[in-house]
Amino acid sequence: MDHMSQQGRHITCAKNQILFLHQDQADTFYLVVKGWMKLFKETIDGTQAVIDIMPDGHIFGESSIFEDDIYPFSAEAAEDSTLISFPTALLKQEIEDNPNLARGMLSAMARYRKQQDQELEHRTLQNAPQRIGCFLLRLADQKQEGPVRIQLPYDKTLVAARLGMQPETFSRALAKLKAATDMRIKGAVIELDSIDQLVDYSCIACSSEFPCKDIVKKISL
Amino acid sequence: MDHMSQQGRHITCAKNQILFLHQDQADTFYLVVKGWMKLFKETIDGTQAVIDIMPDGHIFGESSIFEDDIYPFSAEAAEDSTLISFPTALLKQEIEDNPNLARGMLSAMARYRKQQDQELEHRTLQNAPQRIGCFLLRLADQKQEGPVRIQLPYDKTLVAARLGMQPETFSRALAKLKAATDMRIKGAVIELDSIDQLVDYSCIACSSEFPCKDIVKKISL
DNA sequence: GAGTTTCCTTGACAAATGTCAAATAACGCA
DNA sequence: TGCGTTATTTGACATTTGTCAAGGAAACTC
Repeated sequence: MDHMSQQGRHITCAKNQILFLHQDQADTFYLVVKGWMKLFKETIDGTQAVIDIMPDGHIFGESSIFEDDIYPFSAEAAEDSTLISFPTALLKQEIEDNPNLARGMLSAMARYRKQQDQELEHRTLQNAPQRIGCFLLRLADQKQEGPVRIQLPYDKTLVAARLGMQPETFSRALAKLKAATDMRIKGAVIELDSIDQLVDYSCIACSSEFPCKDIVKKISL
Repeated sequence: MDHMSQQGRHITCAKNQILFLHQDQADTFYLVVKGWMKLFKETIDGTQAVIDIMPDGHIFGESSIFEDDIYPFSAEAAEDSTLISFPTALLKQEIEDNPNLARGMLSAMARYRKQQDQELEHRTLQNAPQRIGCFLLRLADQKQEGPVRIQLPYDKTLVAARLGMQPETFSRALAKLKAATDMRIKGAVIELDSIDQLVDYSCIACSSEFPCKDIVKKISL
């Protein structure tokens, strides 16, 4: 880490600015410091599939080094963001030199893989309101008793895309969720007397026990 | 590989036999030699989400070693199958001792991750008939010109589950695909004059160029 | 080859989600 | 504050997928 951080360069990325495109030559990977980066792929007609939305403390674009040095998705700033960029060559070298790093990355990769499996499961088993509930639960402190306040991290339109649904569907599904769990919605803020109702509503269509164990942790600097 | 194969044990698994369950203690991982293993998760009410269906030459259950020694899914034989089981402890040790293996696994993991991303994209962008078309294309020899013969590798019911749809939907979607591409269907065998029509039909809703580059290769013994 | 089981298909209908258009609300900027 | 832009919601409707029930086809057993 120490070694690499010297080679890192700070970058700012304005909202909606595209950092790189799917299939671009990949000689750089990134750490999000502030903001949100949308990773997505799109078809010829412009329809997008959001792969993930990376929060601060997370790395992306590094997986390109294992295959063909080509980015497997496009990246765009969902908010004004700051990043640190690193040359992939450096990471490649470091993985060669430092077996610990390789092992660490293996763990991280395995964790990410589980999360993706979870994602796919949710697409299969949860309907739109349940997926939203699940998304909210993952934002909240899952140990907290009593009243909870959850702030949507980015645009509802983007949350919708992140969950693989249309904005209209999101809007209606959120209303349905609200009716089912007596949550209070004020713009991007959602308040609950307790998360239990949300758990009952969403986690019934999930294979895992409630305190979700697959949440990928941030890299702290 | 040489080192490990001495510790491997042959196992047979009859169709529908469960090899292990989600959350079981994981001290073994497996290589498929013959048949198909269904990896899935299920909710309390028994609804299943198929994560993947592993063909021969592929490994599963190894990812448990990176976290908590617990299987992240259940495994069941989709056909009478033979496997080789290995102690995970051995793999753990080998990863410690052999940086090359760690790097190899990193590549494999990265490849798998891309495939999962692809999977999620397909769920988002492709409808049922297109997903089936895509599934068929991935079974076929993608370089072949002219007539193609594709054999479904397992039950249609299972293919449906693999693609995240109900058997009834699969049946109707396949009929729709047939109508759109003049394929001939005889039970589990599908014949085409050329794959071009299938490509036109399915790949239009995918972000990647046709000869799919993300197909994970088999481990040959 | 008859009976049994499992798989697959089809019909009728319900529910979920997407699409298009319009109205409303929220936000940023001059 | 007022204007223009963007985000969100809502209505009406189309399409897709799921559900339930039944029938037909294929495979397996004896």
